[in-house]
Amino acid sequence: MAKKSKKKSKPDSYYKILDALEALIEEKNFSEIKWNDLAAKADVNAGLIYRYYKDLKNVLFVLFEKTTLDQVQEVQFGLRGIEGAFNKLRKFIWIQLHDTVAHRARGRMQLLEARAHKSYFDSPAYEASRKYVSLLRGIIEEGIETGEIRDDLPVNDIIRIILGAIEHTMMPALLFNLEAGSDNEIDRQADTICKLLFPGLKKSPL
Amino acid sequence: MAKKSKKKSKPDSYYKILDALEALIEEKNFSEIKWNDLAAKADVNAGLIYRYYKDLKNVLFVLFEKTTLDQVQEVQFGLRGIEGAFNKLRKFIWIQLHDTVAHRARGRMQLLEARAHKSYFDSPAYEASRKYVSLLRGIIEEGIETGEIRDDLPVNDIIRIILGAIEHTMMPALLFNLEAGSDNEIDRQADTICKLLFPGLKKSPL
Amino acid sequence: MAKKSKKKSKPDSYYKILDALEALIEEKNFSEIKWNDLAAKADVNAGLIYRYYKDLKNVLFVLFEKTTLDQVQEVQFGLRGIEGAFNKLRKFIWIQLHDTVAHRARGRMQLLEARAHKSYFDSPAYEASRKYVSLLRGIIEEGIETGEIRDDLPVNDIIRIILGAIEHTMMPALLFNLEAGSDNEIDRQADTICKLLFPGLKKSPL
Amino acid sequence: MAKKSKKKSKPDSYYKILDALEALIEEKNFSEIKWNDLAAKADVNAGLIYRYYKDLKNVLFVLFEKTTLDQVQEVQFGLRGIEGAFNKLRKFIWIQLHDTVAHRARGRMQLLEARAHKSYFDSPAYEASRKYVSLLRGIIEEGIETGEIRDDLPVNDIIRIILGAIEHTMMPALLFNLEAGSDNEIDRQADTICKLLFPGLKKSPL
DNA sequence: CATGAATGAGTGTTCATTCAT
DNA sequence: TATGAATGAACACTCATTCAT
Repeated sequence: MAKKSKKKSKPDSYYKILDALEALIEEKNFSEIKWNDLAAKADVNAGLIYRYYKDLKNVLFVLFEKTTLDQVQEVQFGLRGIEGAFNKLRKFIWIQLHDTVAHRARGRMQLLEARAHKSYFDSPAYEASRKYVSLLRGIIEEGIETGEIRDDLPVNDIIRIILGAIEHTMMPALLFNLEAGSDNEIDRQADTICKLLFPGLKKSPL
Repeated sequence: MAKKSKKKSKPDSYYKILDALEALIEEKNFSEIKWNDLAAKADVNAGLIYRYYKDLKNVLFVLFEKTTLDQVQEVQFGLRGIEGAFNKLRKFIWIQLHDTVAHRARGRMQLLEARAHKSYFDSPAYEASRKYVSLLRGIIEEGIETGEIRDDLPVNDIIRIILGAIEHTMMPALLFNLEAGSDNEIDRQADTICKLLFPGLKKSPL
Repeated sequence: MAKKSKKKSKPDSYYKILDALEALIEEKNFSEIKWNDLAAKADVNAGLIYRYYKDLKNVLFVLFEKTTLDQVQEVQFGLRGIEGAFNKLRKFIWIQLHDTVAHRARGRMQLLEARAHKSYFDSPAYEASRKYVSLLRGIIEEGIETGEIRDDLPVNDIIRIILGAIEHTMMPALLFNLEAGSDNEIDRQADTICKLLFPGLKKSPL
Repeated sequence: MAKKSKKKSKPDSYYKILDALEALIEEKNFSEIKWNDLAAKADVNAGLIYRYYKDLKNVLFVLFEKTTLDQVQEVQFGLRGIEGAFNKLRKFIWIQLHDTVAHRARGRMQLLEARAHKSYFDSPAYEASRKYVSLLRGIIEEGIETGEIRDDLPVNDIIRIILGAIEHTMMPALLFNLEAGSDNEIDRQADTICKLLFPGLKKSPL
């Protein structure tokens, strides 16, 4: 039903192309990916891609938006039922690290590819990305309000520091095709981030 | 005499090409830079670039290596006469932030361009980069030895967190051609990083 | 129906390119022929040649193979109904001489161009060439079996001598754009070859 | 004395270039040889080659002329003291086969490279080559006069057949870097040529 | 909706050639 | 006589893009 429903859903090829790009991004540099590579991987005629996407960056951003929105949902879901800013923060960090290992393409787009293109910052992909960041902002602001987190530092700075710590920790797994550190190792890395950052975040008791 | 010395130094053009790339990188994405752009900027024949560098990525890596080695020296110099791991760390962070603003090309190469290329990790540029990181490692290890810094966390993880925090803090200045935040703002950001990270790094008193 | 048959035949351009090369080879040295020359002659986009043939030598070898296989058929046809090794040999020589005049491109490829390229000897063109030589070998071996041709000389040496005699006789016509000697002259040359070689080939009566 | 004599002999470099080309021709196709290859092999500045030679073909032809004139002398010397057209012819064939093995570059130039260039036929190299052929013509004509060789065939045709037989017999050694057949094998090939050609050349007794 | 064929503008690369020293 | 540096024009090759079917 979903398939044949009136609301004309995009044809199969549209999605095959997105999937193909995701697969390719795991293999190589975006700038090395050509129309023909993508067409071949998607098992679709190269000319057809034009019907759906203006250019390759466009495919990239659409894919990026889609995966990032997925990610937002996952995180939202993961945070449910958790109380306390620091517990949420720990979960956030933990999800992000594990997630990157599970969806390398997404990570590569976020950390390595998208930023390099100016047009990214005007794309819906960037919007999605901001939505993701706002999840983190929510946690921080809540923590400040509840008095758990110190209030003498600019929230934006805090966010960048946390994200930077997370991103840089994930970097090796994205760059090298490390068969992604074991779960244990990832847990340890998440733990280290928390141990390092939480003391500085805590509102010091009067 | 210096000019006529035996050690045949590279011809002028060799360096003009490096300078030209540095200028271009500040303007645009590396992947958008073409041989002809570079040749024009360097006021040099395009074929000549080929003679010296074989391909564009090579120019990138040579430039990256050179600037990174410069940076190593600057940091080494900046750290002289400073006592205590935390004081050194604060200086390190401070230099790095200010430095990035002063040499945007260098920052863009490090954070946005180089990593995207597999061959980077086999290049001398990567070696230089490791040398830079080892400066930070030195500070951390020294601090652990003197008992200033806690010894229950993997040094590599610590390093990544610190670098990530720094990098992500610099990111906006690199991405958008912000007329680079005022000195005051940078000082504030450096301060925030320290305030956030230092408590977690300190060896807690028994 | 032939046109619309299932077996997807190569597009027209594929063959136009071959024809164009054949024409060009009659005019000039292969090493002087450029992609653009060929494209212009074939009235085809230069990039298209690349799609079908990868490089110019490849076009050369494909053309060579094709024409040589044609030649094999012509010779096989021409030899039909002829009895006796020497009669066949005479016919073989005669065909070859006349043929070279009629298809100068083919001769130039065989005698002047192909051999100069190492890769030729790994190409299907070389295989075709061997097929052609084996026609001559068949005649010789048959003659030896029937006792017409002496059996005290290595067949390979005999073949080379005969081919060499033929080739060198054709050479002037190929090198200079002689409006190819009259039929009479060619007949005379064929005759000379036979007169010179046959006595030495005959098995001497006890 | 020779070196510093008044008759200004060409400078060393002039000859080094020739030697270098000879060495290169043994290694690869002439059309693959570049100015820089030659300069490197000769251990001479590329620009210098211009002083002596107009272009690469020019070097080729000068070298060709030189080696061919050497060859003429060798053959003339080798024929001395031999009586009878057939004995001379046998010697001629024998020298030529052995010689090719000893000087592969020369053979490659004659059989594979020079002919492909139109300008060859206007060069002194071609003149030298004709001188060489005239040695063979001399033998044939002498044989006709003395009544040893039949007089009913065009001398030019005869010459081509003999040369063709010789050339084609040498071909494999030139094409493939066969460690040149043993002396025995070459002797056998020379013998085969004689056995095949001589009967047809002999004037038949009334 | 989908494709094979074709195109042309752009890009990297090569290399003979010149020139100041 | 000899060289290193530099050049420019030609050339091969790539690839996004269009179009008839």
